[in-house]
Amino acid sequence: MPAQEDLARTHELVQAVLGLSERMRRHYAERVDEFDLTSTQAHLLRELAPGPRPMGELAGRLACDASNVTGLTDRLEARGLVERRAAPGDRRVKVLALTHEGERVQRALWERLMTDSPVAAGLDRRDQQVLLGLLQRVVVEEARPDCSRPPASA
Amino acid sequence: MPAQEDLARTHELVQAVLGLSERMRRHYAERVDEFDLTSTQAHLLRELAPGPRPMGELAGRLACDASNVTGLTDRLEARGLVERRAAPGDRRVKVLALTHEGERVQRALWERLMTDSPVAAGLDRRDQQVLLGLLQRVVVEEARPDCSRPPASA
DNA sequence: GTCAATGGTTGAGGTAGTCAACTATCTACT
DNA sequence: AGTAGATAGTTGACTACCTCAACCATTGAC
Repeated sequence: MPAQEDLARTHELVQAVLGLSERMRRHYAERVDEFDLTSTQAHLLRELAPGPRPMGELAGRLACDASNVTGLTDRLEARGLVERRAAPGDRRVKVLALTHEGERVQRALWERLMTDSPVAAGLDRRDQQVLLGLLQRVVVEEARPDCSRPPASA
Repeated sequence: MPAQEDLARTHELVQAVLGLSERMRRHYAERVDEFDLTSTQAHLLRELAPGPRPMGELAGRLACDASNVTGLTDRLEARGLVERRAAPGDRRVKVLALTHEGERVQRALWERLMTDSPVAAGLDRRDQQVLLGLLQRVVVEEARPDCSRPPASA
């Protein structure tokens, strides 16, 4: 068993992924900033794109405390991008939904993210295909239930 | 030109990368938390691994304001992981260096990050090799000058 | 020797995040 | 029905991160 070699490759691999992650994070933050949003706010909007969600569920998806979602929501609601609605059947839960404006912004932001991505440049079609296949296997592997959804290109 | 198809693939690809990034971010944050560090603090330690650096340069590498580095440094210095040193030749600049303890923590953290990575699992050797090749091409492409370095496995 | 540029710090202010305590509601059980 | 306990969200206190503007100290050039 070439354990030495394996270790070195893993090392390099993790490093490459860390590099790419950092790069994407930066890219994401910059794009999102053009819309006067923070990364977290954008993340929340994106979770809302497929449809309204109870706040508690959002806390789960963002992997953060419920109280954090409260604050996040306050700010987004103040800007009219999101609204709290009553949930039918349980008066405790508040369901978060995109407003029209919120939907518009969400869609525009996603569009913007798509146009110039560091990943798309630098690889030809064939390689993109291969990369996609590999990434999907990595990402799907032990992923949280239902956390990666299409952006509701409605 | 199959523009429609290309668009869809790019769409999926960006999504996959975003997913992986999110996943790595989470993973990174959790590991780093085991050492009572934040992601940013870990990032700074890592930049210091190859050797001492002037604070201004660090601000550049972390892509943040200089004043932010001051605060970051204050906290890390209070914990004895890092120290400010005078720079020979220019009494304005302060050079940041890992203490012995800081070096120990940095190394241990990196070791920890290596051991279980979401990327390593889920792919066999051959695929890891392919993925590495692709990622390196993506990351190297128009990367910031000198931002991705080996972790000084000294 | 003065003056502008540079490196770092300070202070104000905003977002993100946690935790503990609290309110309102729901559910289950008697 | 009535109470006890779980659950959803909010509030308040606190920390970290981050930016901007104002501010020293030093440097370098003229």
